[in-house]
Amino acid sequence: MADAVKLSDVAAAAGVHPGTASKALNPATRHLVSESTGRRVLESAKRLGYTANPVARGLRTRKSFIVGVIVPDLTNPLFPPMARGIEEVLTTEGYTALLANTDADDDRERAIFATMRARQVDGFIFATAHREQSMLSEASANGVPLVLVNRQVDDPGIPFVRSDDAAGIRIAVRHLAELGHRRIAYLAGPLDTSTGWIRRQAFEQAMAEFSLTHPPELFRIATSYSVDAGRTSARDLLSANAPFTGLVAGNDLIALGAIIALGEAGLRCPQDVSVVGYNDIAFMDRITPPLTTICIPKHDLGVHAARLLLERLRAPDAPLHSVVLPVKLVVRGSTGPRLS
Amino acid sequence: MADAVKLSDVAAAAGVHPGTASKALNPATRHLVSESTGRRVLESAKRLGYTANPVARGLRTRKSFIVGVIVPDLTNPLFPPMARGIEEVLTTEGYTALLANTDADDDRERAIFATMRARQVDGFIFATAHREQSMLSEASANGVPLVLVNRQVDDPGIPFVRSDDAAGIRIAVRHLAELGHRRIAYLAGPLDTSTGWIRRQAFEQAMAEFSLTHPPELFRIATSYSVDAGRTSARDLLSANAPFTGLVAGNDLIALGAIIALGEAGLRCPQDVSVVGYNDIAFMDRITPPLTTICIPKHDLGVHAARLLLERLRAPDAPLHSVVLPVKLVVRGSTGPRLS
DNA sequence: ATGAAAGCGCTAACAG
DNA sequence: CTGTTAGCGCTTTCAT
Repeated sequence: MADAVKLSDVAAAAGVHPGTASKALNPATRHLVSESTGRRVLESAKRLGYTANPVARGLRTRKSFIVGVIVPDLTNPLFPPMARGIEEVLTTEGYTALLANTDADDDRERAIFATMRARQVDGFIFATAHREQSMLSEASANGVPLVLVNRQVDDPGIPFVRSDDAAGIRIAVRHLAELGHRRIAYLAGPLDTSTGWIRRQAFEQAMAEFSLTHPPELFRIATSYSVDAGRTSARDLLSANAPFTGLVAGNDLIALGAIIALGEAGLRCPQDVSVVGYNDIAFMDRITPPLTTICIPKHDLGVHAARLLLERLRAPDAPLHSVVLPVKLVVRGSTGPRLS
Repeated sequence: MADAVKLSDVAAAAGVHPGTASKALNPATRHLVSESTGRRVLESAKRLGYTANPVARGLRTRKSFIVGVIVPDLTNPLFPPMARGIEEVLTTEGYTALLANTDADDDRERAIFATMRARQVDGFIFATAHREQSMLSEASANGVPLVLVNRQVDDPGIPFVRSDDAAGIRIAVRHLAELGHRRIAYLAGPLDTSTGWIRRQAFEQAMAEFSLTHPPELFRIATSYSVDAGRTSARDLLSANAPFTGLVAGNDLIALGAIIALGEAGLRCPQDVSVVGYNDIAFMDRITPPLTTICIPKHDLGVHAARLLLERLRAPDAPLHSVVLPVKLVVRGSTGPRLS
C-alpha cells in the first residue's frame, strides 16, 4: 500500500536538498528556486511518480484541504444534487468533501462536527436545517470557516446560500389563488428548522397579501420532512373537518404524504384538493398526480456554497456576503381550478 | 480554530512524559503504565478536553481511520441507502467515510482513487459498476484493502457484497411468464458494468428455463443506467415493430424510461406491456403505474460491505469471503396478465 | 513502570 | 538561490 516515493527521494534524484525540492514543487514558492533546478525537480518528481503526502503536509501547515459537508440525510433526494454541486467546485480547487449525515439529530451533529474538527478539516458547509445555532455561532466566532446552504440563522456573522423561500411560498399561494382557491391549508415542516419557520411566515404573509384568511384549523406542523410525517399531519388536518380546496406543503415529501392521506380519505387531487409542494425533487414529475411544486436550484445552491466557503478560506477577513437564489413555480397535475 | 490542547499538555498536567501519556491514553498499551498514572493521565485528558490529533497520529502510524467510498452517482437513489449503511457501521467503529462520485467515468475513478490513496485512506469500498478491473486487481495485489458493493469482478482476490442478480432476474421473468407473457423484451444496462452483464446472462438463462424464446429484436442495451437512456433504448426497441407484451429492464431508471417511451408510443402499461424494474429505489411505488420490481437490500448491502472491509483491515491475512444477499419480487401496478 | 530520543514526511525560518 | 535546521503532534523503540 506504501507509496514509497517521498520528497527526499525526489530531492535525491534531482540532486538537491529536500527543502529545495519542496520549494520547487510548490507553485507558490517556485520563484524561490532557479529556473533550472525547478525544472529538474519537477521532472524527477514526475518520473518517480511522486505525490505529496497530504497528511504530513497538513501536520506542518495545519491545512487539510478537506471540507466537512454536513447534511441531515442523503436519502432525501433534496441533498444529493446539492452535495454534487459542492463536490464539483471543491474538487476542481483541490479540496475534498467529507460528507456526513446527522439524521437531523443535534447530538449527532455535534459529534460529527467535533470529529471533523479533530480531523483538521479546513471549513464546513452545513445543510442541516436546525435553527439552533449556539454551536455554529461559537465555532464561527472561534474562527472556524463555515457557510450554510438552504438555511439561514440569525447570527449575521454566518454566511448562507439559500433559495428565496418567501418568494417561493408566495408564488405557490398566488398560483392557488389564481385557480380560485380561497380556503388553503398549510402543512408546515418542523418549526425548529429555518426553512420550516421561514416558509410558515411567508405563507401567512402571502395569504394576507391575497386577502385570504388562514384559520388555525387549516394549519398543521409535520414532525419531520418526510412522507410519513406529511401523511400523519394531513390525516390530522382532515380529521378537523374544516373544508379546504388548496394545500401548500413545507416540502415535496410532505406534499406526497398529503396526497396519500387525501386519497385514503376518498378525496381526489386535484379535483377535490389542489396540492403544491416545495423543492421539486427527483421523480415528482412522475408520481400520481404529477406534483406542482416550487423548483429550487439545488445544484447551484451547492456550487455557490462551496464558492463562498473557498473565498472565506482564502481571505478569512474579507467581508462576508450571502447569496439568495431565485426559485420558480412548476405547474403540473396536482393543482387545478377550484371546482367546489 | 486551534484545539490548543495537545498530548504534551496532558502529560504536563499529569506530571508525566508525553510518551507515557500516549501509552496511558491508548487502550491497547494501557497495561504498560501503572494503574495510578494511567488514571491520572486519563483524568487530566478529560479535564483539559483533550482530543488526539488524527493527522499527527496518522503520520506516525500510517493509518487514517478513513475509508474511501466510491459510487458512480449519489443522485441515483440506489446509492444513498447503501452509503448510509456503510457510514453507519464505519462510524460506530471509529472510522469515517470519504464519499466521492465518479459519474461512471473511468478517468475520474482513477483520479479519485489516487487522491484518496495519497490521503492515506485505510481502505476502499467501490460501488461503481465497471467491469474493468485492472486498477482494482493491481491495487488489491499491492495490499490495498478493498471490497466491492453491488458488483463483482472476475478476480477472486477481491471480495464483494452483492444481491443475487441471477435469482432476481429469474423471478422477474417467472412473474411475467406466470402472467402469460411469452414475448418478453429485455432492456439491459451497459454491458461494461458487472450488473449489466450478469443480469443479461441471467435473463437469457431464465428465458430458456421457462422455455421462452428471446429473439435479438427484443433485446436492447441502454447506454447508461438512467431514465433518458432507458427511454431512448425503448424507443429503439419499439421502432423494430417486433411485438412483445412483457419487458424486463436492467434497473428501475431504465424501466421508468421505458414506461415513458411506451406512453409516447400510445401503449399502455400494463394493459399493452407489463414492465418490471430492478432495485426498487425510492418513489417507484408512487409513479404511474406503480412499478413492479425486484427489491434489493440496499442498506444491508452497505452494512455488509463495511463489515467486510473492517474485517480485512483488522486481519489483512484472514481468508476472504464474499456475501450474496437475497432479493425479492415486489408486485405493483406495472405488470398484469397478458391481454393480447 | 517511566523517560529519553528518534522519526513519520513535510514546510518554513534562517543561514550561508 | 540553496542548504541547514527545527518542528508540526504523535507513537514507539530503547534504555533506565
